[in-house]
Amino acid sequence: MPMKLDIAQRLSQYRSVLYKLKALGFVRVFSDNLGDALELSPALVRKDFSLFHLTGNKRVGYQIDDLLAKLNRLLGKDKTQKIVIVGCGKIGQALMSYSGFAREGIQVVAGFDTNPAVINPHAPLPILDLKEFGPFIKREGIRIAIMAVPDNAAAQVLDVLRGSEIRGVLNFAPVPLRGGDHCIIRNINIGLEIENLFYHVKFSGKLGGRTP
Amino acid sequence: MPMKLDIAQRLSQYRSVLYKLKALGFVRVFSDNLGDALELSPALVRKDFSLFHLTGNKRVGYQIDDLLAKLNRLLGKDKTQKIVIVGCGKIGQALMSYSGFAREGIQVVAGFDTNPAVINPHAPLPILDLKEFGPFIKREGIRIAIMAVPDNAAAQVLDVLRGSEIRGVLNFAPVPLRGGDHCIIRNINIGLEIENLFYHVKFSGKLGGRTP
DNA sequence: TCGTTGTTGTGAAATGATTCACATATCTTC
DNA sequence: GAAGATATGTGAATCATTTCACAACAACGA
Ligand SMILES: NC(=O)c1ccc[n+]([C@@H]2O[C@H](COP(=O)([O-])OP(=O)(O)OC[C@H]3O[C@@H](n4cnc5c(N)ncnc54)[C@H](O)[C@@H]3O)[C@@H](O)[C@H]2O)c1
Ligand SMILES: NC(=O)c1ccc[n+]([C@@H]2O[C@H](COP(=O)([O-])OP(=O)(O)OC[C@H]3O[C@@H](n4cnc5c(N)ncnc54)[C@H](O)[C@@H]3O)[C@@H](O)[C@H]2O)c1
Repeated sequence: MPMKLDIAQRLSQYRSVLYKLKALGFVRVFSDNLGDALELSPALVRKDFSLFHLTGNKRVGYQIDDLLAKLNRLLGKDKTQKIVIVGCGKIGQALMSYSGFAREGIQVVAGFDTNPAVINPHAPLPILDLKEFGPFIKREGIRIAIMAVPDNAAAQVLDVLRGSEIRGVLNFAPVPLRGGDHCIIRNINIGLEIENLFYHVKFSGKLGGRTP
Repeated sequence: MPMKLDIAQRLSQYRSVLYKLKALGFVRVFSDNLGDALELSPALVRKDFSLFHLTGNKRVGYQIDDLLAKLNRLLGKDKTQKIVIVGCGKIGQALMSYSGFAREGIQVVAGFDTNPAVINPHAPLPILDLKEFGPFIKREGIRIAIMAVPDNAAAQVLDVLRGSEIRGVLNFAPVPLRGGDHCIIRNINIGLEIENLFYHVKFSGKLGGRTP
């Protein structure tokens, strides 16, 4: 049960599958190929594409290169996506040194922390004092931040982010935060995912028996 | 935009909010309280509850203790949830030492790896050779594993897990894996989440302009 | 050239999720 | 102990998403 994705997530998946097919030497692809690869109906693939004016040709399918170019533009993958990481502890540092981001066109520009023992502005990948957050973000034109601070600091740090030009936050603290009008928050809650796995394993497939 | 949750995830959230309310001294709660806290309509809260026979009383709402007892049972939180971690690198070790799990009633019982430099069966939290996986899982009655191995090992390691009593896997490798009949897989793909944030920030709120 | 085949693009239909709305039950007050 | 106020529980209505189904069209083979 591969967890229902929304349309934006599906676009990313199409992109990822298309790269694999391309690496395999494919030049064109049909909606069923993509459907098979992602366990979606071909009709949904076509509907998604049509919503974003990603067109193919009847009988001949979609040109992979063309589709990728359009998807990359749509997803902002045509330029490097710059982010910062706030909270450079265990998770934060793992992310700062994660090589997988580069492959995805994501560049971690800096880390931020309040602990002087961690701050190191002259490292190749600098860790700066959170005090410098606002001006830095503005100067560098950053819009997205990852937040990996302790649970009890999360709300307060979020206020700092919301007071800056940041428009999207990926939050690792297991506390439900609210972004307000102009700041989107996405929460990663690993404990909750595990809880959820237990639940789904318990009711393998079918929903809890209803008693009328 | 707090990312649409499914019903199982909402149950976890109700639970979490109920604990907070209880800590604040509340004894009863109304569907609107929960709705407000989680940005859901009160009607949805009641529908969810009714689907699982979580009942309250008209005019008087729901008894928090009662609700929590039932939710805990439903979510398997009435006993410790044991898991193992396969792949004890940066992410794996961060998770192994994460204190937040204990607070959620989740216990990491062991780690598994193939690198002899990492294996350490006598540590307080042992890291075992992956070869011992099947028997260990069976002996300990584990059903859920976190997988944090390199991308190119993921498929192969998943085969090991699928050949065991494991029924649910939380996968950190950014490769779409398929669990088959009796093994549920949930993927955490941080790069994809970031990509997604960029997308949503780009189209703040409204969907891409359709041209008829 | 012309039929045959196979795939897109998209309205219409089906399914699924959420909200509405209200009958029904419980508390509170007089 | 009746009247009023308030919340639940749920069938019906609404809204969103997905699938169906097919006309339109491009490629291919004869
Ligand atoms: N470690 C895990 O495996 C794990 C798993 C799931 C969730 N989480 C969550 O991720 C978050 C971070 O976890 P961690 O294990 O990396 O914690 P950590 O304690 O290792 O690191 C937290 C970092 O944040 C910094 N910090 C503290 N207050 C700050 C502030 N006000 N502003 C900026 N930085 C501040 C600290 O100096 C530290 O460097 C926590 O909310 C935790 O619950 C962690
Ligand atoms: N580090 C991050 O911040 C980060 C972020 C997002 C996703 N990920 C993903 O998480 C996964 C793990 O990342 P990491 O940074 O912890 O990697 P890592 O290289 O630090 O750790 C991987 C561990 O897996 C072990 N391993 C290798 N092959 C194995 C096998 N066949 N069986 C069992 N164990 C094996 C290695 O010995 C190592 O200990 C990767 O797929 C990565 O793409 C990591």
